[in-house]
Amino acid sequence: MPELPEVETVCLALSKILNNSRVNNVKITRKDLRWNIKENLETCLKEKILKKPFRRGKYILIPTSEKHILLIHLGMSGTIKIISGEYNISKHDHVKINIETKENKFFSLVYNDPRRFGYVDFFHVNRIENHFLLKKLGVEPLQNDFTIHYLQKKISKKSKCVKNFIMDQSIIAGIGNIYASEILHRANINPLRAVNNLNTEQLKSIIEATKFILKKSIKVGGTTIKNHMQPDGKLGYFAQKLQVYGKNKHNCNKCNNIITQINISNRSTYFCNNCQK
DNA sequence: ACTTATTCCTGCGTGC
DNA sequence: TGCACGCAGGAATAAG
Repeated sequence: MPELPEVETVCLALSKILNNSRVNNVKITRKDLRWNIKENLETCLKEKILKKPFRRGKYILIPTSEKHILLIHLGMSGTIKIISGEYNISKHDHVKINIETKENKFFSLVYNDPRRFGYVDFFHVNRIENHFLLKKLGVEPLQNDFTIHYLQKKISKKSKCVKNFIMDQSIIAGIGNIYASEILHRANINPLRAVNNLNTEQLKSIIEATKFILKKSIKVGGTTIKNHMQPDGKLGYFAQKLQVYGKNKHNCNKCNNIITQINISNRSTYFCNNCQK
């Protein structure tokens, strides 16, 4: 369930050690993730210099000084461990990258993904705009171009419900099932509402709530429910701050009404039908 | 050109 | 104790 805050957390941790670190070797122990990892990843990455990573939606992008990009998607259950010292490959470890920092410290980056919905790719930077996973991505919700005008433009011919709308990666990049429920609760909007029926004030409140919730979660290292952990092994602590996700039959913290759980497009959805209209 | 359903996968909780 | 089953959901792809 890594969504934007979890991916950002991993990215921040990686950026501390990936600052002109050199790849000594790469070992793929299992290549059949969501798609097969390219056969030549091991040789392509070897001896490359990895620069500071950045995030796009739910993707981690690690540039090399040779103008390539190492792309990592965590899927549903992916984690990246940063290991210093000896490490024995354990179950569901699929890729291990041994690096040496410019301070001559040695680390292993270990990609682990039990359900194998994630992906690891490597391509030239000039393909970044046209990469099949990146080209359709919508706005970054924490950047300034996530505006009311942007949303109104995207809504024009959409009739779907607001929850599916904000989870659509081609509209807003990075929101998944957990944060969708949390955002709409903060914005006081019922997740079933048709998005083309929302007024300007409501759209504004979605933007405010999105930025607020995502930033707040990043501050505490994301949400750990099952798999997410920070690369140093710490958990994410936003689970303790969730207001509605997984809280069916609990009381709403705003109005004390009982939180409802419903299914929207086969995804569990939680909301308060008293304060979310 | 849309929207909706299906598909991939493993771990965990539940019921018999 | 063990087995069958349902559920969790990111997102491309197939089907409608």
